[in-house]
Amino acid sequence: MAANSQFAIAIHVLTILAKGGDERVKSDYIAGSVNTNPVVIRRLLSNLQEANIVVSQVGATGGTSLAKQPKDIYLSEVYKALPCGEVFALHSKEANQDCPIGKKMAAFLCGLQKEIDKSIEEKLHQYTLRDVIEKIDAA
Amino acid sequence: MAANSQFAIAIHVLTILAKGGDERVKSDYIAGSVNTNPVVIRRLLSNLQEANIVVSQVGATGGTSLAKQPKDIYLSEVYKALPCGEVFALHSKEANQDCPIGKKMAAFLCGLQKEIDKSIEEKLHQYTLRDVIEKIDAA
DNA sequence: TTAAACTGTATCAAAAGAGGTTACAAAAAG
DNA sequence: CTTTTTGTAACCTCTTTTGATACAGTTTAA
Repeated sequence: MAANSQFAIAIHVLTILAKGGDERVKSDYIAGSVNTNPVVIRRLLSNLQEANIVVSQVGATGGTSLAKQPKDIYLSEVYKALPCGEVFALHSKEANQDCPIGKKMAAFLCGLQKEIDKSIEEKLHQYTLRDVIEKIDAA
Repeated sequence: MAANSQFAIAIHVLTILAKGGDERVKSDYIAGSVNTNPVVIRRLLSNLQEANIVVSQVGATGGTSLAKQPKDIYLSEVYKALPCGEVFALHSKEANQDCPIGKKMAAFLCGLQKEIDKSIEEKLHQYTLRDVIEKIDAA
């Protein structure tokens, strides 16, 4: 599998949009900075738009801009907006149900997975896009 | 096969070993409960052995048992012992270095990745294998 | 009203990772 | 020696992600 880099790209994209202010930035331009195909960017922006993080405009002079201030965009929102997988996957094949341990394992692991996901979200909730920009600028 | 399920399988395997007490459990038996191939299990056990979580013995009458008490095996150790990927991947292609944002993005994302990983480890450090067994038994 | 410039998607090809299998060397026990 | 089992290497396949092409629909402006 190719590892999922959507979150990383999203942060990059949002930083570019923040720098653009109210201007509508084109997917072509963003793709240039991220070094990928415009369609990849538009697919991502589509997810971010559903989550009300960005607003896109079709047509000539179209493009995308932030739906709100950088200080109001939490990285946790971005994380949740994307179809990123879980930290660890459950086993694709179901465990042997004749084994007393196997039988109860899936439920337990699923609960642990949710707990971890929650702690990732809590961590990401500590940062907003503004914090990201400040760190980038300071570097 | 989706994302990496090694952590999930590891928890399952360790639970089986704990139930086995001091007895050496064979990879064939474990594979039966997890419902996978013995080689997959041996590969995993090899990682856990390097981290001093289990001890394997080759030869006839060989097998694997825990290297220490369930109460002394933290899930964080297990997580660190395995080559699980990061929560999100960096972009495979390097960002455009002519773009002032792209230039600084990788370093920032890498730092964020480490922070998240740390908070996952902290979360997992709250549980030991004994806790897992108790939850499984209670279910 | 036509042309140009975009976004939004569908679809397909390519790349990479994970798990499953087979095969076999090395080790221990009897 | 023979049997049993771990440790690995090598290879195949399946799945997911990314990249690429194509095109319909929308908006602006000449």
